[in-house]
Amino acid sequence: MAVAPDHLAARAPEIARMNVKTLCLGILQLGSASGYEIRKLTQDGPFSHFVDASYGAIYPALSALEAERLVSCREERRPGRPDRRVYSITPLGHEALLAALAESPRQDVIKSEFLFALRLAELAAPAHISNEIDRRLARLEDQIAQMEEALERKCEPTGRFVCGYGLAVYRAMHGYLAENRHMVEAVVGNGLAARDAAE
Amino acid sequence: MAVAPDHLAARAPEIARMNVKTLCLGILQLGSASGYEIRKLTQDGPFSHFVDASYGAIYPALSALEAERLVSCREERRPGRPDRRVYSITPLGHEALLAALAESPRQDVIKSEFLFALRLAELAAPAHISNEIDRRLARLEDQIAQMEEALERKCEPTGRFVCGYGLAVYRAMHGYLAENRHMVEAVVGNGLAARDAAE
DNA sequence: GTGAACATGTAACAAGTTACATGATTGA
DNA sequence: TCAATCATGTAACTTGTTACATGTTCAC
Repeated sequence: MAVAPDHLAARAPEIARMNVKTLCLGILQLGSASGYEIRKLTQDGPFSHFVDASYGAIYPALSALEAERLVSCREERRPGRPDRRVYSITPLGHEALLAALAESPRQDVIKSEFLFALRLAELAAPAHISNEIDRRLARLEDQIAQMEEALERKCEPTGRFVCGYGLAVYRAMHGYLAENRHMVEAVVGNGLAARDAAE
Repeated sequence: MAVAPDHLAARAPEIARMNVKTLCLGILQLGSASGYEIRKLTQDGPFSHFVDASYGAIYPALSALEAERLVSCREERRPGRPDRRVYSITPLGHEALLAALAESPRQDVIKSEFLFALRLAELAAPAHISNEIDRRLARLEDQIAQMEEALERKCEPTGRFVCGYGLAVYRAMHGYLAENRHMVEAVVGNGLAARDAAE
């Protein structure tokens, strides 16, 4: 097996898999940010509908990326506000991101405890399911409003595209849920009743 | 703090969190199954759009559930086929499932490397993004066809409900992607071009 | 006879969560 | 003064993944 010369090895930085590190790299590619900001972008912001990361994952990821020279960090000391560490992607980080993006994306991961609970709605207490559906609809309305707002501000085409995608999906969920909730609400408690009757 | 008497402790089995164990319990509640079948249901079947579990998670989970008496197992020896272990939920398992379902569902987890890649489409090689979009559309068409088929067979209302939900979401994704793909395809490579020009 | 589907399992490892620990500033 | 928001970080723990290991039967 041939060993790459040093100058080539330098051009091929460690390939980051599609994990929190790659996620940070991708967000930093769009602009410098602190760990706190990255978390907010993935939690409530225009990335929240397709990524997921907690502080406990983001901060160590940023430290590791800095150690690998894929990002650089400047300490910002602002009077009247807590200090913060603002990270920027480096040319090496850019290369690593390109390498990660060149791989075919894996299947989406979706885990919905909510749908799982609805599938087993027969086992639920009467008020529980309706309550949860109400909460979910309210939450979807919030998310839809946020997305619409973000869409008005954004001008980069890919940013608009992914927001539009999220909006389309959220609207479909909301519409279906509002129109068909009676299907699950009609059977709530049946499973319990059957068991109680059998006793 | 009061300690529950033994007969009450027996009625309150270990509360399974919303993880692979609870997932197995929920599926077994709908009918006995082997580990292999559970995996197929969550991979391609009518659960695939809201749960996620691999063999390496399912088999240990079933063993643990059996040790806790939340499921029972019967070994099936069928001539002309590999043996298999068919699990059934026990009354104790039923209680544990109820306890797990009584908790409020957490937020859905969604991770889409695909959307992440589209958000950064400017960095992609020209053919790459269009290829991936084509593949995704084809996959969505498969999933839509499967859901439609499942919907025709199913008669339990909650089963129909969750399939219908998946269908609504998949159709929204397909529609949006087909109509708006030009937004990302228009900018593919811009990021690279800019960088190359700067060199 | 070869690849796909059926079928179960283990172990080393990777990854991320949760809870903890800390502290500043702003606005009610 | 109290809650919320800004801000960073650690460590023990839980969880699940990946790859390995094995063997059968069916259809082409």
